[in-house]
Amino acid sequence: MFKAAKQNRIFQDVVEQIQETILAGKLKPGEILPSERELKEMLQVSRGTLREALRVLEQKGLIEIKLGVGGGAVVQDVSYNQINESLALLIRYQKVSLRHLSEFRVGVEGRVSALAAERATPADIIRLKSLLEQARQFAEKGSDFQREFVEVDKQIHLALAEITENPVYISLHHTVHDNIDHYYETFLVMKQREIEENFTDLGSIIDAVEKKDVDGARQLAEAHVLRFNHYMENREI
Amino acid sequence: MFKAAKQNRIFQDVVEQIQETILAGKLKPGEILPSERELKEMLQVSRGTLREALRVLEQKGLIEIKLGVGGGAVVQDVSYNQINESLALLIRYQKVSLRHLSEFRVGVEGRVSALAAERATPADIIRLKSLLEQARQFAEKGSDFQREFVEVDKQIHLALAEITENPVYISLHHTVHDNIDHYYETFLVMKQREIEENFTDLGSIIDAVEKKDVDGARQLAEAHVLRFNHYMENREI
DNA sequence: GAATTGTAATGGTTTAACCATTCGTACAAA
DNA sequence: TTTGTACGAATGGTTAAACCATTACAATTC
Repeated sequence: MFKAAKQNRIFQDVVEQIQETILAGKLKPGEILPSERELKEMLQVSRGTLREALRVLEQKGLIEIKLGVGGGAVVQDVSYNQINESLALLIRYQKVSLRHLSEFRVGVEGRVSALAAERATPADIIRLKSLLEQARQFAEKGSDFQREFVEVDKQIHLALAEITENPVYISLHHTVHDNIDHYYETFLVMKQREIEENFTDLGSIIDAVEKKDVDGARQLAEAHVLRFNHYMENREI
Repeated sequence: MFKAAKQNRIFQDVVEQIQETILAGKLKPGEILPSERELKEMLQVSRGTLREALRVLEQKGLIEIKLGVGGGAVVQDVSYNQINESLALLIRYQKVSLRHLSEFRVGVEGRVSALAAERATPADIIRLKSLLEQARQFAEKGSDFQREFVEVDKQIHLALAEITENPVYISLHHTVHDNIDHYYETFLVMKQREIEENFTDLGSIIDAVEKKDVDGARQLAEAHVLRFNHYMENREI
């Protein structure tokens, strides 16, 4: 019901004041806070205390510090970066394994494709087909172009997420890939046949999206990611 | 390809050293770091710089500071808390709306229920049925016990997430609810009939899980959450 | 034995000074 | 006119020493 009542630390009050000012829109991304020496006067705290508050705000991703004349604390646009870092920590702490993350991705991509099938506009379909054409070209060039193929594959999944118009899915796409791509690049070596299978998958998914086949899109996407995961697992020692 | 090469700030080096020590398991949750005055000697930095580093580690959720004799920086177990805070920021920044989060929850609960249907053991089923019995009792007591009913509803969804044995889903359950419950409590007023509908939903889902009806569990769970969301939206002004 | 008091260790805060980086400007050189 | 250089000022980065507030624990008192 209640959160633990903690001791009031001055720097926390400073954090709150500046954070609220930013979130209220009184300070917009790109704008620069007053210098530390000015701020400490305004807030009536020592510079050390103020700097501790700035470290917290920096870690939260709300500001970034620039050095030199005209420098200072620049207000940032919040993004998925902080969530990524938190997730990366969970992985490093071995609370979450690659297998867990991959399994989660299966469900997400399935749902994203289903929503995309519901919502895709003709313009979306054109974009998807253009990306698919790029994928086809890399697939034909053989396994030397695996990296490029996987890159386009990723762009297609991002495009699908964008079609949902739900920022949670878009953020999640970046978060998952920021934390999973390293493994793909290290362990994933696809044979020509596997690349072609993947290309066929992508074509089927986009086909289902175009036909507004919601259930088909979901099932195909799930199978697609599942297959991708299996390539990985077979390579794992 | 490359990340922006930033200036080396001493406190960042300190953060890294301590973080690596923790992540490597050399410092376990509950253990206490040396005092600030000892640490500053060991690391050969000033106390101010060290404290800036501690603020960052604290914000990352890796340590918590305790006051007084025997106090100090206590190593924490990483949890979903930081991800929650990041998501809360995104919501406050209006990058993510309640509608987006609710829609996301539909997909997650659907997938969780499907996985649970695949994996539930007899013991899991017993636990689910016991929770369902609690829900039944609150449902029968009428809308005065809506709060209690919703609480059990939440526990059932958590139980399903735990059955998947995938920590991503378990964390996500907490993250979503930490950020969404406030709205439920503020806006959600259910009629007796709605509570009963919800109870029926839960029974059907658990039924499907018991029968290992993967697809049925998914569809029922999606519909269940969707209905829940509609109660909300109809109350929104 | 229980309550009170004292003490020492710990984090929290302040102050003042100096260093390092950066940007603009003035000025010299080509 | 353009280019390069030197310098000054403003900014964040770091250090040092001191003092305050909180806490655990031991000593003392009743």
